Amino acid sequence: MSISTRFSVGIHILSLLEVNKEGVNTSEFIAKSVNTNPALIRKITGMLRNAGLVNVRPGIAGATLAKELSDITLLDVYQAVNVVQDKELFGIHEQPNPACTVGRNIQDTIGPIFSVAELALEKALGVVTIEDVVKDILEKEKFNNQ
Amino acid sequence: MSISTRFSVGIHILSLLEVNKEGVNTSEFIAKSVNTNPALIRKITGMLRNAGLVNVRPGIAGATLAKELSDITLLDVYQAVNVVQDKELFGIHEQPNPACTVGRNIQDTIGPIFSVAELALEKALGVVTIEDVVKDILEKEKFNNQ
DNA sequence: TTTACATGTAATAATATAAGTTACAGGTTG
DNA sequence: CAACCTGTAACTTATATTATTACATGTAAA
Repeated sequence: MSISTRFSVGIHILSLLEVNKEGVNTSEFIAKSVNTNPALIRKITGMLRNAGLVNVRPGIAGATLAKELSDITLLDVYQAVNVVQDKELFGIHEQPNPACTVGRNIQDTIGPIFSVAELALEKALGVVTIEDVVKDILEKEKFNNQ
Repeated sequence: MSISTRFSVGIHILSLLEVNKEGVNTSEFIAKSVNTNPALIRKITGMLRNAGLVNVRPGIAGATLAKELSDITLLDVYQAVNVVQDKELFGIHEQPNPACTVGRNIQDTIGPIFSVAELALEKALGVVTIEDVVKDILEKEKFNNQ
């Protein structure tokens, strides 16, 4: 199964806040860009707020970026939207047979291996910023308009 | 959400085939070690067979390894059990608004980024073999018996 | 202070996948 | 043919995601 689209939506939201920073980015406006409904946007925006990535408050229309674009990595977003609990990207079958050599050791053996792989993934996400994403979007846009 | 336990079960199966290579590894026997039911084991074993990792045939009791332990990486297992379709570890929201600068470019922008992260994950899985896993299991076992 | 409008959040339903289970067809061996 | 195993389909249960609706709460302007 794939990792939740909350992650890509979160990236979309942050990018939009920058690209449309002159406008008022209400959950309804963002929802139209993402093509989903406002309640889901508010939920994800709330997660981004809890992670300190955006400013958004009850009653006040629109969300804004809370950090510099270059200070927000995709890893920040990934962790903010709780796509994966820490150290739980890979599911490990529960309760293997303790009466079996493999059964009683497999979890302790593959756990650390999975952690290494997970960290490799996170590292790759950590070197890309929303600034990089926005630049690429604007570059593609320029190319399309030629 | 986590990646399916089919992956960890696949690793368990292959490790067990080595550790219990003197015995006959029927789906029922393996199921007891994994602590699940034989039908699921046969399903996963079938996937490992399709990937050329084990020998198993209708009517003949027991599965055996089809390759050297050191020639089977966790990436081979990962791909064999189809935990993730190629290039689809990360879900990307469908149909963002083409009338929006972000909406019409976001997919093409984050797709390649996600691929890089996915490859980093796969690379980490590719450097660990079932031989490494089995050695670690046996080492832990020795330590526990001291 | 009342009205208009936005966010926060709960509740629900629809959908998808995983995992457990049962059943049985088909292959193999003695 | 009998016993046993694998392959596989069908069904159930459990869980997570996503979409949707509804409404309480907060803010600001008239």
